[in-house]
Amino acid sequence: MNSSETLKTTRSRGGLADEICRKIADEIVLGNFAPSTRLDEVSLAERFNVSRTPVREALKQLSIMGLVEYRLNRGSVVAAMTPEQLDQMFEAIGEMEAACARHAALRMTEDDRTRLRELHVLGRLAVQDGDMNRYDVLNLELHTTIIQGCHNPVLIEMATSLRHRISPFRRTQFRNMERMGESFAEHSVIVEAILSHDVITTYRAMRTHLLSARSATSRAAPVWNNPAADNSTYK
Amino acid sequence: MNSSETLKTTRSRGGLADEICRKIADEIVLGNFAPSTRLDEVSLAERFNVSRTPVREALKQLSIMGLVEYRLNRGSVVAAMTPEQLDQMFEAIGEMEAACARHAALRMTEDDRTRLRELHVLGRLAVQDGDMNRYDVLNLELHTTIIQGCHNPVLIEMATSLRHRISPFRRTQFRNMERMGESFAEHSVIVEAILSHDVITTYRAMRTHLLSARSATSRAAPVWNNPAADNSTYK
DNA sequence: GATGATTTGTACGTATGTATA
DNA sequence: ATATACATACGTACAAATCAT
Repeated sequence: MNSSETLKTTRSRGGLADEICRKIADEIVLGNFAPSTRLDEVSLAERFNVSRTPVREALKQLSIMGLVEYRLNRGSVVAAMTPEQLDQMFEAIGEMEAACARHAALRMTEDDRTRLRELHVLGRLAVQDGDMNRYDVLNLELHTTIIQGCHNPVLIEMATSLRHRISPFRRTQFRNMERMGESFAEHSVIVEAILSHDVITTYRAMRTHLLSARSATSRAAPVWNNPAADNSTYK
Repeated sequence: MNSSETLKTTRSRGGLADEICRKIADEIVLGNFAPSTRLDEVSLAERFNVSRTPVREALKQLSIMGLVEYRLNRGSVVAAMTPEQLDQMFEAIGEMEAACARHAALRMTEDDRTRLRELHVLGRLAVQDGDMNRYDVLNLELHTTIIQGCHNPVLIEMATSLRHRISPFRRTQFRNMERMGESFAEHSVIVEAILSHDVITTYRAMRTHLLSARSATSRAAPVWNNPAADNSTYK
C-alpha cells in the first residue's frame, strides 16, 4: 500500500490536488513520464494513495498548464509535440526570455549580478572540464537567474511555464562539446551586456542565443509524435 | 429548477467541467463577476444546475489561468489585482504583443492585411463620430488581428490569455475623446509599419502604444483590491 | 456490428477545516 | 476561548462513453 515515497503523506496541510499536480508535473519535467504516455486516473490514484478526485483535478490543472492533453472521455496523456510545435515553443521562449533579459539588464540587484557572474564562471569551468551534464545544470540556472532578474512576476511565471513545457524535449541538448562551447560563448556576450546595462545588446544576444538553441534541439529531435506510438502506461 | 439559459444543457455530451469553466470565464471577462467576488461552489452548482464536482474542476482550471484565486479551504474569488500587479500585467502584455506584431509584419497573409486595413478604417469613423464604445470594440479586434497575425499558436495563446486576465480591469479605458484620438494615431503608425513589413518600427510602435495604454488605465484605476471589500456573492 | 470490459464523467455523503458569535 | 455554523476536501457510488473482442 505504501508506495516508496508516500511517507511524505505526513502532509502538513491539505491541498492534495495541488500536491498531486506538482508531483505529476515533476515526473513529466524530469522525464519519468515521457511524452504521449497515458495518464490513467486510477493508476495515478493508486500510485499516490489517493482517490481519483484530486487526481482528476490535478490533471485538469496540468492540461491548462500545457503539460497534459486532456481528450474528452478518452483520458489524459503527457503532452506531445510535433517538431513544428516545438519550433513554435522555442520561438515563444526566445521572445519571452529576450524580454526578461532586457528588463534584467536594468533591474537586477547587486545580488542578482553577483550570482550571474558566479554561474558564468562555473560554466566556464564545466566547459574546460568537458562536463556536459554539469554545464546543462548551470545553463538552466543561468537562464533562470536572468528570467528572475526582470523582477516582473508575470513575465517570470510565463517564461518559467514555457521552460517547463519544453523540458521533456530537451534532455539531449548538449551532446557534443561544440554546441557547449558555442553556448558558453553566447552566454558571455549576454552576461557582459547585462552587467553593463546594455539593453539593446542584451536583447539581441539573448534572441540570437535562443535561436541557436532552437536549431540545435530541432536537429536532435527524434520521432516524438509517433502517430501509432506506444499506449504503454508509465508503470 | 431551470434557470434561464440552462436550456443550453442540450449539449448532450459530457465535458460539463470545461463548459462551466468557459461560462464562468465569460462572466468574469464580461464583467458580470467583478474582481474579489466570492465564487461559492454550491451557488455556482445551483446556478448551472450541476453538482459541485464539475464546478470544483472548473475553478481549479480557472485558478491556473489566473482568472480566479483559489485559497486553500477558504474558497475561490475572482482574481483581484493591486495597481502594481496590473502594471506588471501591462508590461507583460506589451512585450507579448510587440513580439506578435513584429512577427505579424512578416507573416500576415493578404487576408490578414485586408482585415487590418478595414478595422483601422472603421476605427477612424468611430473616432470621427466620437463613439467610444464602438472604438473600444474595434480596438480589441484590431489587437486580436495583429496578435493572430504572428501565426504562432503559442504566442497567440499567451497573448490572448493575458488579455483575458486584464479585461475585468479595463472596462473604462476610453472615457475621454483625447485618449481615443491618441490611440487611433498610435494605431496608424502600427498598421502602416505592419503593412510595409517594417519590423523595427512595428515593434517599437506597438511597445509605445501599450505603454500609453498602461498609463491611461493606471490613471483610471480605482480602489480595486479593497481589503475589506464586499463579500457579496455575485447573485 | 453488437456486446462486454474498462475508463472516464458526474453526483453525493462524510470528514475536516475556517470563520463567527 | 469555546462552541456553532458553514464551506470546502476527499472519497465512494453510479451513469455514460469508449475501446476491444
